[in-house]
Amino acid sequence: MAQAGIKDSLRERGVRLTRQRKILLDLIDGSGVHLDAEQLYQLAKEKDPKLNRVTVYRTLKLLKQGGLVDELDLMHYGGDQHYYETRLKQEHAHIICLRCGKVEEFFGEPLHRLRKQVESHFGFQILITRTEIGGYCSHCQVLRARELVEVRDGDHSSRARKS
Amino acid sequence: MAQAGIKDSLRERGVRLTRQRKILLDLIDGSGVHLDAEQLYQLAKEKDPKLNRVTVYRTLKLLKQGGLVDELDLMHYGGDQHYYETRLKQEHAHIICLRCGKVEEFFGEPLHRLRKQVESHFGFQILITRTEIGGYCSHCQVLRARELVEVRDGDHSSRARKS
DNA sequence: GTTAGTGCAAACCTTTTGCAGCTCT
DNA sequence: AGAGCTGCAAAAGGTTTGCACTAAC
Repeated sequence: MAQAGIKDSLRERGVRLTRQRKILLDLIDGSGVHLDAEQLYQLAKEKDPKLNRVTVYRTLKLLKQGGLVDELDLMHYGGDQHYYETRLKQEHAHIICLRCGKVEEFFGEPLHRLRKQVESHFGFQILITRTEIGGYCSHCQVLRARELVEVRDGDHSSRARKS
Repeated sequence: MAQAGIKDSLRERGVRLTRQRKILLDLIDGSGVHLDAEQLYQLAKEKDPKLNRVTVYRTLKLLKQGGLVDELDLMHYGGDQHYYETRLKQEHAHIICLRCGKVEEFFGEPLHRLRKQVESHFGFQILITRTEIGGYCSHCQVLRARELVEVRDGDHSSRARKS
């Protein structure tokens, strides 16, 4: 079940909790991962085959506008779609490996500092923040280096090792 | 004219400096603002009416992959397109007013700290970072507050003030 | 019973691709 | 000369909209 938080928040505003919305809410904050609209649609269809893709988009828009979910790009790894996560946790940055797609989350004081400095320096009222960092995770750095060598030497290096 | 930097960098890699690319490069790092593909296309067409939108996209992709320009979303203010800027300056965050669309840039040590902590904490090799902050600028906070009052009271308040 | 919400089809916007012809180097 | 680049047309991907029907409150 979804945390009461989001549902209550919607109810308070007079938003109707339809069967479709309940399914989607449970998926969004039930799954630990970052889902995009299409994945959400596919999962929701398993629970209600009639549920339409458009309803997914409309629900996401509703939640986004209500400040209940955050929209991520994850550096467009995998396409130009958006990914979603509930706004339960503390502010955090997303670290995306551009080779394997793994996403890490970083919580820490640099983010608080940044927020405070922007508020005080510009007199800015912050509503949303998004920090995304793309690169290679510790595992992929090694593999990436190997790939570059193979490209430089053509296909020879991999064959050479066999002989 | 565009800074020699980008053109040289392309030449070194054996990329051809065509008439179209020169026009686009000059626009991208000539204008101080963040342009999207369509704006870039419109400006480029003034200099060469035959230049095609597709060439704009292909050039942007080339520059992006070469690490010469960075792609921004600016919190999707104004649509789902991307905005571009040359990677000349130091790393910085973009602060977008969601009411008037003004974009500010923030340079400061929280960003360096964040970078260092992510590198050391995850052993991550950072290639790109993007920090976007959305909210209301000091000017729009006031106007926004006024708008909310008007919505709450219906159209009355604005008329009431006249009497 | 009302009014908000849904499904369906169709449109929309941004970006990519296939291919024939052109142009930098 | 020849690979690389462009323009054109067409398609693709992701998301939104109009409208009649349905269901939550």
